Amino acid sequence: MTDQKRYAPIIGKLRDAGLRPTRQRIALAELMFRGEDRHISAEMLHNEATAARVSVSLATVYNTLHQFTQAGLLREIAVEAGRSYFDTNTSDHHHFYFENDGHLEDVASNDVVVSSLPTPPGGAKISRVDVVIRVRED
Amino acid sequence: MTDQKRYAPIIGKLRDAGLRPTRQRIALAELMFRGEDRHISAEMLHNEATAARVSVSLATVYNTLHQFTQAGLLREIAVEAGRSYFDTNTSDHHHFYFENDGHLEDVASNDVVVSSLPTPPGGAKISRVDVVIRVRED
DNA sequence: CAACGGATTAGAATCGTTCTAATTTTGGAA
DNA sequence: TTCCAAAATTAGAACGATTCTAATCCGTTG
Repeated sequence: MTDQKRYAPIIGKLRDAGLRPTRQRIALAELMFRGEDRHISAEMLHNEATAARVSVSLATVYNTLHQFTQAGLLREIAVEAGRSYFDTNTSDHHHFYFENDGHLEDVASNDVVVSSLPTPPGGAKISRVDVVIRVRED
Repeated sequence: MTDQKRYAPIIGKLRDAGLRPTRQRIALAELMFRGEDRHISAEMLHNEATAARVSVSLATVYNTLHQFTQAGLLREIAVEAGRSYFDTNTSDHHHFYFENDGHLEDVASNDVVVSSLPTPPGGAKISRVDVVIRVRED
């Protein structure tokens, strides 16, 4: 199988988003989207790339995470000030946040039900509803 | 009215938390808790103190916000990576987050109903559930 | 295959926050 | 009151995450 074909799905998504399928973006996409859904920080991804002998600068990791987020391939999650996480699962779902070690886990999508949402003030439009269940393990 | 009496309620709360009622803590508490509920960052509070001719260092503002949070007088909110907000309303409620300008507003407490919460994995205990309704004004 | 513009990069810069070590203030004991 | 130990404050340095800069590189299109 050629690389052309092997990476065809992600290359298509990049093109759709107006992003050139560069060596770095393809490698980072491979690392993030293979296997199951993940919650990853810039530093974590950069370390993984290094471990996989993919040479990418930290600046490019940041650029790529933001571009993928804008393209709808990732979703940014804010649970603690000072560090951003990116979720490879962009479908509508919520999170457990483990206060002890700061890691995130998905909540099975039907296990949280938000009934009755308020109307935003001043004619604002809801763009997303985030539910974070903060938990502690003792 | 003497200052003793004027500041009696906040002084009592500080003492309950094992915090000495210093000039700085009393002044910051005055600024934060007078008027209605607020969502304030360290920098905002420091600017307000300066504007009110209260001399407090930024380090003390940070210390005070964290101590008040631990004492249950404030609640920390994480909505955007890189900046912490502190909510003077510690009762159970949720927030609108205005993506345009980054400000927060309370949701009337009964306007969001989270029915059916999941059981956390691994015997973890829920410490809090945060709902953030992200909105955009166009 | 030339060349235009987008992408990557190292390193500097910036931002919010925390730390450090010295000084000041507080509250209680004598 | 005065004194002391502990707590609190402070300026400034340090820090970690992120963004910026401006030079170089590489993809795409013609």
